[in-house]
Amino acid sequence: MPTSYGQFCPVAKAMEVLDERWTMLVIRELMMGSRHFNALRRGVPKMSPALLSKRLHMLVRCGVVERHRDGARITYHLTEAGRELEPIVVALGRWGIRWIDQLGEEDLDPHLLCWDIHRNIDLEAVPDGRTVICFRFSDNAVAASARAWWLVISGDAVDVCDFDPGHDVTVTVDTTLRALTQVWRGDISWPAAVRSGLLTLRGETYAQRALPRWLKLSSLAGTPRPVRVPA
Amino acid sequence: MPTSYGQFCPVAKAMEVLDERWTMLVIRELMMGSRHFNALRRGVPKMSPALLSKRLHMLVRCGVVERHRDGARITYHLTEAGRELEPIVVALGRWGIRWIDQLGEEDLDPHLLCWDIHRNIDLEAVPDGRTVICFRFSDNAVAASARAWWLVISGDAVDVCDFDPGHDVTVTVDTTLRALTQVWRGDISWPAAVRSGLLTLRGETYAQRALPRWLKLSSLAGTPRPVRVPA
DNA sequence: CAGTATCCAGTTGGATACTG
DNA sequence: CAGTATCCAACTGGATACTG
Repeated sequence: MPTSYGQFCPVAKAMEVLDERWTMLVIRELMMGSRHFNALRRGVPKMSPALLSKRLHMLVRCGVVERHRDGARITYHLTEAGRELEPIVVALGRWGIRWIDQLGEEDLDPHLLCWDIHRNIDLEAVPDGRTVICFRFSDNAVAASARAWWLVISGDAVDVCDFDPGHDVTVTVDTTLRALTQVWRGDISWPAAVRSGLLTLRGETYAQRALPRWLKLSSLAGTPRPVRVPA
Repeated sequence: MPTSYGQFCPVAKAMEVLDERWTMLVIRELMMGSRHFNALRRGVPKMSPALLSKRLHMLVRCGVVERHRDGARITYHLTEAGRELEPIVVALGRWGIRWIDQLGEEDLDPHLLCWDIHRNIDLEAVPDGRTVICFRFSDNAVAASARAWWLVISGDAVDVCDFDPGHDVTVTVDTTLRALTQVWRGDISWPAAVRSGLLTLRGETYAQRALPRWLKLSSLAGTPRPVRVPA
């Protein structure tokens, strides 16, 4: 159990449960619908499995998460208390996107970005048959093996690959990891990124036009940003 | 600067700033109106001054707090970004009071409780002249020196004393630290506490009747609690 | 798949004392 | 008043390997 603040204040009691490192991100993943240990890991890849396990158990003890055995598999769910954290997590995200707008190099992660993008493809908008989108990152900082990613969309399935799956590519996006991350977050609009050359498209003309409608961006991308009064 | 989660997710970026131990409580105190270092300390007495100083500087670097020199004195204020955390802090408090209803012995603190109560006296409701309220805690766990507290209300000033200020006492509340804390938090209603004998009043009859209107309770006391379905 | 086990380096933060 | 300085014990959490 986390260390007490020695205060009866409800904010303090809440933060005892919620302010340990990683905890809020685990809750976020549960809200995104991850149910299994390794599914959760994908959302917090930099967290060690031992620590994830520890946090899950803590959250169970604190009444935020329930652990069930579903046949051989083990599943995690938010309790009612956990579900009531949703508006708080959303508000934290909104606050974060409004006020923490400087991303460091260490915040950029091609794997996480492609995973997020793949979860938010608008399947209604993508044509039938197979569509392959390829992202190419020109950043030197990105490991050579993580410079190209493929999204393979067919029917209602979307797969992410960090290797060439061998299919014809419908459209290729040449960009930097930072630029695509900023577009995903809504820090830069898609047209602005294309106009300024941060993002270049190649491939089928119809696909170049339709691509912005296939990718739905982060649910927080539309958050209004603070109006900065020039000094 | 706090350690990065290595994620561009806005929730992660927000939590980098906010999830360090004590941070949210410092922000809460700033929202309550504390402006000076030692005023802040009163709200987080179990935090060492070194750590409070460190957190304040971190919050300044992260754009949540501004530090001003006001003549000889130094003041801290929330920035616009900091003020936008208010709904989050309130929501955390609401969540905390709904779901973390078990208070440990270590959460009870007579000093903090009397300080909170003194900040929330309804001066309009208290008669003119001097009114003295005495709280007496019968708990063995409470240090002998912290078993009796006096609130001295005169005009628009309220003073808290942990020693007998020597005035005639208008009304005395005999209770336990836990019971008064629960009443303050709204876990138990005042009438219920009196009825069950958790709280006994002595002194002027008018004052016994009026006391619940003099003390305003925590702003979260009215939070609706989850309906627990009996198992 | 769903974790545990172990180890250890590094950090955190509590206690205490001190300063301009 | 508004902090710094110092010390150190304890804990945290990262890395890695392993298990039923």
